[in-house]
Amino acid sequence: MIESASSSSNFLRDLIETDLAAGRYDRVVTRFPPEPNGYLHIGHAKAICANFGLAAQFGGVCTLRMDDTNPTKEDIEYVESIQDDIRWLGFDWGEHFFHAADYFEQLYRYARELISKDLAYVCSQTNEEMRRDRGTVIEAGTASPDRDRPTAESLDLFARMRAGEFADGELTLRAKIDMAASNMKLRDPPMYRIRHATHHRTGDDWPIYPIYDFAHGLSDSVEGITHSFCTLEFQNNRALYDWYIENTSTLRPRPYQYEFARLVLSWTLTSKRKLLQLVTEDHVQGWDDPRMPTISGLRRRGVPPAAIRNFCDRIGVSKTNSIIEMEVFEEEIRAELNRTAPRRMVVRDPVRLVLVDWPEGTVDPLELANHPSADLGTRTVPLAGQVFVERSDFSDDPPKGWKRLSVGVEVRLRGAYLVTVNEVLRDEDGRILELHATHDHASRGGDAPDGRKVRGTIHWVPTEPSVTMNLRMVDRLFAVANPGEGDADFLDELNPASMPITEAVGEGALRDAAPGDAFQFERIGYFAVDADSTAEALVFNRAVSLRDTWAKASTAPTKGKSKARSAPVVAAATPSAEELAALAAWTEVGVSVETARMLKADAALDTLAWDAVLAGAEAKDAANLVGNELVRALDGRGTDALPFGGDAIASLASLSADGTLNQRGLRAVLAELVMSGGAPGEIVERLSLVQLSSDALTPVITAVLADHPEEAARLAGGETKLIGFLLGQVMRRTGGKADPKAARALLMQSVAGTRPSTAGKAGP
RNA sequence: UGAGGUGUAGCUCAAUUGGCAGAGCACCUGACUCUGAAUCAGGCGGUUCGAGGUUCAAGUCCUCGCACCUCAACCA
Repeated sequence: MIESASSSSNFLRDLIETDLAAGRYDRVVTRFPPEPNGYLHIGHAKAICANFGLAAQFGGVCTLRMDDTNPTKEDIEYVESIQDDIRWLGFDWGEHFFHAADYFEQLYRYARELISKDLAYVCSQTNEEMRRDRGTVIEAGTASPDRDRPTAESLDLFARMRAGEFADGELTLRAKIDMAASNMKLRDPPMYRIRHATHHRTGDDWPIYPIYDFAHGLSDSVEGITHSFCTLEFQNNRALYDWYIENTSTLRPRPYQYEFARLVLSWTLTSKRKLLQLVTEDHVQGWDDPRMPTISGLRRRGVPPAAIRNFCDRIGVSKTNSIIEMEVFEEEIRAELNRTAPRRMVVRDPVRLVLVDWPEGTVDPLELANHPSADLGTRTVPLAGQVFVERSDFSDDPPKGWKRLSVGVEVRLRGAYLVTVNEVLRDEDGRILELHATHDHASRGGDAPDGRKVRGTIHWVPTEPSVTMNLRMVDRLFAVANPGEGDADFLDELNPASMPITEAVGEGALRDAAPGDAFQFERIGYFAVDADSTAEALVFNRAVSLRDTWAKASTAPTKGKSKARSAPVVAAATPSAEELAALAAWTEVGVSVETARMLKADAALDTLAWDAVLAGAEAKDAANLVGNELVRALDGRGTDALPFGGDAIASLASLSADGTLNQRGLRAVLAELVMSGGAPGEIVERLSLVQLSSDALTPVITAVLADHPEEAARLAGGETKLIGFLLGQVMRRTGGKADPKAARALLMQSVAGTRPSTAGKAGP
């Protein structure tokens, strides 16, 4: 099992840590639950890395479960490809390979349990009726006429459904929850439907099949899952997940579902439906076409599994819907291949270069390193006076900064000799036929004995021995950054040149390359041997190009900063004269409109604040305390039965006004008040919240200043923002009890005393 | 129009729970180089979605807005 570096942020990891620390679980069990109805793609890789990776990190297990509850879409072909892909990615489920179908009996029992508890019923509505009665997002649904069917009758009907007595669609089993729920998922969702279909695993044993929401959480429970991670679109389904688990006799501790954002990669698609369409309509050559974002496609293209894992680790896991730039993935592929891929030389558009002064009939067996840094050995590239070089590596009229061949310019043939072109042979159209060059025979290996510098190095291939090959220049499948966006048909956005094929000639060592082997073709890119390649007909797929800053510089698109920030400046709704009048009671005594509004919105709060004023508090203090701090302390709790009254608020206000309490102390008291009532004065005593005065603060400030001399100096130098940092340190050290105003004054005073310019004056 | 989510640098994410707004990638510059690659160093880049409020101090707390995503399959 491979553990990823786990450097990026991942809130799921934090979540597990918290659960483990709190003792909610004594081990971690996650699961990866694909539906076997398609091939895994790069988006799944994120989920695989999250589930398997996290389990491994915490010493737990991750199960692999085929979520096969819909026999009409699923197939054994997919089950096998899914396993292959996960294994190839580097993960191992051990003996924990399961199928939701393995739990059909158990799920059936849970369903009966729900019917027995009158929490489910057999419904005879048609598909259309059910849809119509579900209501809309703003209107409640209406109950099925079968909603109150007696338990015994539902039990009987359900048994007969299972026995195969009804036709497809005739009946369903529905959970009895709430037809008026604002969460549409809760409006009596179906649990079982009748499907007389052959299941890839259970054959014809079952004429009824459970639906995702019912099956999923309960399957998690059966497997002892602790953390069930899924994508954001299931957030509304969580209520159902919880409902089924809470209302059945499932294992405890129970699993909980958490959602994260699925991976969206620019320039590609990860919709199963659309990928399937690409395959079935022959827009690509299959699920493992090297242009496909499927795991098998990436594998065929030559992307190493480590690159995918590192990529998933780098992008992290969050709940923000986001689009990852394809460049990030490509960069991760380069990083991995750069480290591991042996180097070879291949020429795509060859021009013969003849060394006219090469000693007749001699062959130099040059040894070239397979990798610039890693120790991957060497291979022999024989040189006999004639080589192929790239046509594009020669220029008659070199631009500024040119580092390649040109008449009279000395250039290095990589790992071989320094050469200078003297003569260019052309046909009548001016096309170059051959380059004639001389070489420095003393520069064998690539360095001149006199140490002269040569700017350019180009790759080459001996004319003999060499091999010809086809290079599939795999590029982006789509021509636009966000295919299928808006009304666009994604098929219209396919890149017509997504995989041009070029012939090339390569060094002889390439003949023995086996399918899957990946190389860096120097100065060109990373290529892997295709699955269909043979020694007679070599085929390479480009896994990724090399970065090319030269090409970038020459085509330099004048890129303007598109500061297209659509910022609709919406002014805060100005209160009407009418509203202002209603608020006047508060605003007249100096309370802000916002706070006044807040109080007016809740009669209990308004009364409480006025009671506090009646009990002697300053109106503004009472309003702020209730309108801001109390609301915060309430944290969504109702204001109906507060265990304290206006007198408590008044007393709190005075405690704050007279300097007994600082803001933090005030909040602590308020929290206590909300929980269990009581008298503020007594709470302050009990929790010892009295803030620290100047005398008690002096030593603390001295210590803080001593511990942070650099920050102190910067503050002395005029960086006033450091006061926040240093004051924060003081607060931390005093457990939040320092009087911030006093502390601030003392801090400024001390710093001023250490200021170099005033040091003389400050002396005793 | 209901419910559930999400808004921090061009992109992806942090920010010790109220205390100096940072990192990686991208981009630019320089160094180095037998791959115009890699590597190394530096730099640019901020209305923390907006407007208010509370506080000594707000990305963080409160209020009101805005934008985007998901949900009305007997799919998952």
